[in-house]
Amino acid sequence: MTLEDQELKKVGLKVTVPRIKILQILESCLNRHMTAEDIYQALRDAGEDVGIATVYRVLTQFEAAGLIERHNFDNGPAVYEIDRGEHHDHMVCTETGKVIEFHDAEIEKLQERIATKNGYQLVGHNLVLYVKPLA
Amino acid sequence: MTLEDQELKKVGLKVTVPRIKILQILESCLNRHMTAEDIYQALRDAGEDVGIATVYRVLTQFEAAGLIERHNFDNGPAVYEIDRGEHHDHMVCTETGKVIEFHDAEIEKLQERIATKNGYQLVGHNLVLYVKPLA
DNA sequence: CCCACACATGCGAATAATTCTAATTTGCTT
DNA sequence: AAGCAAATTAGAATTATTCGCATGTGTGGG
Repeated sequence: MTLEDQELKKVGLKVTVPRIKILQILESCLNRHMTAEDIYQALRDAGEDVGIATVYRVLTQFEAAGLIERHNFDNGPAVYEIDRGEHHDHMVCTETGKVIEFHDAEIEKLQERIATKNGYQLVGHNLVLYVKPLA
Repeated sequence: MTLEDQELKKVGLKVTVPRIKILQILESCLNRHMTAEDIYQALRDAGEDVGIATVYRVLTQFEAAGLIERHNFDNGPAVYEIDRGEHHDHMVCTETGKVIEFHDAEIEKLQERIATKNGYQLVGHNLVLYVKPLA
């Protein structure tokens, strides 16, 4: 009964090889913000025989369970990362593709205020800054 | 020599029927935030014989020329709108799908500051608030 | 500890959005 | 009006993701 097994049980998902392996890959953090394809390749490199459809299905379930977050940067494929409970937004370098995480309480507060001012309740947001190195 | 003709000339694009029609549809503003498919249908409804590939190509050129903006809400298809020079962000109602535009100078300023603090220059951003009606 | 059965998986086909190809047509310069 | 580069077309190709279905497998109840 590993830690991954427990995490899966906790959210009501059966403990299966694909789920354990995918969770391990995401936790190993080699590369935060992996695409479904990245994960599929990592599985194949590790000698696991998992179909790409299963990768997508499992990622969707993990997201629904709150274990991971899915992000869509620009128009590329979706990327996934472990949800450590610390909310943050992203900055993407247009030259190197590097992704930097940041959090700004002020911006969060302003978003709430804007929603309220318009008669709505904020349920989520998506903020990505596109940047390039200075000079 | 219509207004659309002049706009196209100004950005260095040949004046062709598809380009004029697409620009007119976007300007007519029936529905801001149209998808490529919406525009394609509007053209067909108007009896114009324009291919979907041309719609995509023209939209890409218009975006490069700064005539329009492209946005990606969540994981749906891209939407396009005329760029009237007034920058704004979007709020999408998760229940009705309604899109509300807003602008907040404070948030814009904070974004610049965050990029700078990390050694980058802000070149663009994508901010979408997902909201639902208050109770 | 075993069994049934609901749930998972893998494969390949299907879909959706978008881009490419290659042959034809069209706008603009002279 | 003629010529050439640029634009258009339909359809094929790509990319990202989901679906259908036959087969395989964890897990709770006995």
